[in-house]
Amino acid sequence: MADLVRDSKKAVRIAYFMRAVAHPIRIRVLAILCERELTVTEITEALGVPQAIVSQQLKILRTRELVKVSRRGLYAYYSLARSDLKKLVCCIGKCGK
Amino acid sequence: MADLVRDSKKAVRIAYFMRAVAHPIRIRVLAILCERELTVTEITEALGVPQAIVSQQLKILRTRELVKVSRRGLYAYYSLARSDLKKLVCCIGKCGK
DNA sequence: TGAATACATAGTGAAATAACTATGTAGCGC
DNA sequence: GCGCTACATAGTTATTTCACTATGTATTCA
Repeated sequence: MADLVRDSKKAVRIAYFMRAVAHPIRIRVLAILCERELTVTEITEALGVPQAIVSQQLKILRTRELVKVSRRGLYAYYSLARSDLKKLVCCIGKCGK
Repeated sequence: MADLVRDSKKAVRIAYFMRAVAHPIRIRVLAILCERELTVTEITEALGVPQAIVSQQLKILRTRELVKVSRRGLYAYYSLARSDLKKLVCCIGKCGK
């Protein structure tokens, strides 16, 4: 908290990380993955968003290492890649007025 | 958390709010304001960033109602406008690896 | 009133991020 | 091999966000 003020490198890192979260679809993906591991199709249906868009957003989350994939057979199972994400999503959720 | 999944309007609101936070300078401003009310000059010196940039970022934070100003004499005193911001900044800070 | 201090805004161009459509690939069952 | 399902990627255009420079406004004090 105080170190964030002094350490501009850390601020850059965190801002980059936060930008991955600060998107309507990506937040919802993270929120649903807080509950359990899901396939792309399951996520797509839960959110009611075109599959290509979901895959696109998942790629961003993957690239920034917020989620990870496990490919088994025909399916790609997505889950959170960081344990601190649950707390963060929970905290962010409370900011919705 | 679970409602974030269903409620896409809420996700949009929160994402918009989070985008205001997800910026290196703005995060640092919020972090420093967690401690106390400060003038623009004090913030500028603490961060080591040009004053115009700081004012610019403060305007964004003001517009989105994350901070508020109190003008007294020659000075503009900035402080957090929401009580939940402290917790959020604290939580975010922990995500810095 | 005029100069100095503190802060705000305008204007500009570059770069990042957006949504959307179309198409590609990989594994499985027949 | 063929077709189906599940998922990934490419390509395009629009919008947002960025940093930066220059300039403007308001208050105080001599």
